[in-house]
Amino acid sequence: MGTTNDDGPRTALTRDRVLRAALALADRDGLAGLTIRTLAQELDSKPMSLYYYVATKDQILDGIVDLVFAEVHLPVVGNPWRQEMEHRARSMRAVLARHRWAVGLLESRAAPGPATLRHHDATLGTLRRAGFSLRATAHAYALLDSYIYGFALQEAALPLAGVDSVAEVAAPIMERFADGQYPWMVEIAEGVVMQPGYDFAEEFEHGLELILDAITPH
Amino acid sequence: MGTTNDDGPRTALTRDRVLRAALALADRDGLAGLTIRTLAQELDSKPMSLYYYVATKDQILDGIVDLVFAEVHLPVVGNPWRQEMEHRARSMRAVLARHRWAVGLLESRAAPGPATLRHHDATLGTLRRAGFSLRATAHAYALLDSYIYGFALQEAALPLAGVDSVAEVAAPIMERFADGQYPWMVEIAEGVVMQPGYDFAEEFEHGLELILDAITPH
DNA sequence: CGTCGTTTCGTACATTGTACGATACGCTAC
DNA sequence: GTAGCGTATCGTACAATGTACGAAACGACG
Repeated sequence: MGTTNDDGPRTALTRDRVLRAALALADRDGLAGLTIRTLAQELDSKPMSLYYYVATKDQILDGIVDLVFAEVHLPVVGNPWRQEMEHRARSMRAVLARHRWAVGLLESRAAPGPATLRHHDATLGTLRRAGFSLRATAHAYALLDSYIYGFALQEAALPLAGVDSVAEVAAPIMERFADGQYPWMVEIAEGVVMQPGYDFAEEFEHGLELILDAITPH
Repeated sequence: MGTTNDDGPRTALTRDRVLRAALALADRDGLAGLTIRTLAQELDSKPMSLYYYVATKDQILDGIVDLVFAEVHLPVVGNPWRQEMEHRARSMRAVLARHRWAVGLLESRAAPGPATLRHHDATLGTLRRAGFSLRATAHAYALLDSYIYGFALQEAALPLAGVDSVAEVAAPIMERFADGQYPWMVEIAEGVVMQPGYDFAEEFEHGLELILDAITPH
């Protein structure tokens, strides 16, 4: 598992293969682990060989961000907006939970790929077709995406690498607050976060429903 | 302006001075520009000298994140919750707009500083004192922070370096969609984003009001 | 003046992205 | 075959980064 690759006749290199390997590597080792050299190793190749398919590492980042967007449910323009927005939101959260490194990159890429553009277009179209005014669409989109991205950001920050409950992580931290310095944090930690069965991911649904209920076509 | 520093008797180095210089440097050159070497230059010192006050660069990041949190309005436990949450949200957004590099780091630091802890504690306390149940507090907090962070994330991604209107940036991008590939994006761009006077930052207020209206102590 | 704790720094190394140019490969034209 | 050429691969090298290690400079007190 630790070593790199077996032998076997190397499949021909491809821009697509490079990007998919980069995606897998980022998932496994994080963004910092995504290195031209290790990526080349993973592909049973050499660093400079990748540059035949990709001009710069930034293009690799652009590429894997678009791959991530491609995984998100594409809303169907014409379908009931509430159902589609719910589906899209859940899907996006799941995808971003799968690719924890992606949240910080999603919106920061200057060169959005086709899947990214398709996604935005379909989402906007769904709202418009459902009767949302132009401004209402802009408001709804900003609100929804802010919530989704922000939630994913917090979720990605949780240090939950193969941990059963949040309590395992929170407990040692909370011990340092045993003096009464941060009473409210302790209260919430003990009363909610560290309760058996608590799952931060479920918070997502609560907020999503609240937001969707508050949104109207105007 | 391009050169580094004038002469003058160098002020004594301090952990605090190092952190403040790091903060300023990150604001000026971005996270990537925050380098031990340039930071040392900025302080009229040498790279390895900084390591007397700071064990690792990660500690610098921890430090400036806490400085950022210190800039955010600290809610007053006991005050009306809605007013305090509004104030905190606006303040946080402004701070994160000032320090665009910070959004991705805020929640990802494993070692939260005192200002960070105080901030979370005061926010939770304000909700609790206003009658929010434990679970309602957790829900409200997750919802609000998700929205704020997500909004800041999108805002930070906007390539608005000294640009008057979003239109200046959006126009050239939209031209590439002149074919009918992404009709809904074009529609929104032309009908909203590129309208004179449009300011994405104002979207923040809309969403914030919606969310605060939807929140209840339960 | 000597001694010792505090503070500063010079040198060096491993790791990163990638520029540049050489090589290897697979085909077509003679 | 073999000469040539476009496609694909790679070896070497360089600049920039964080920081380990140990030496030096400094300052106060005996």
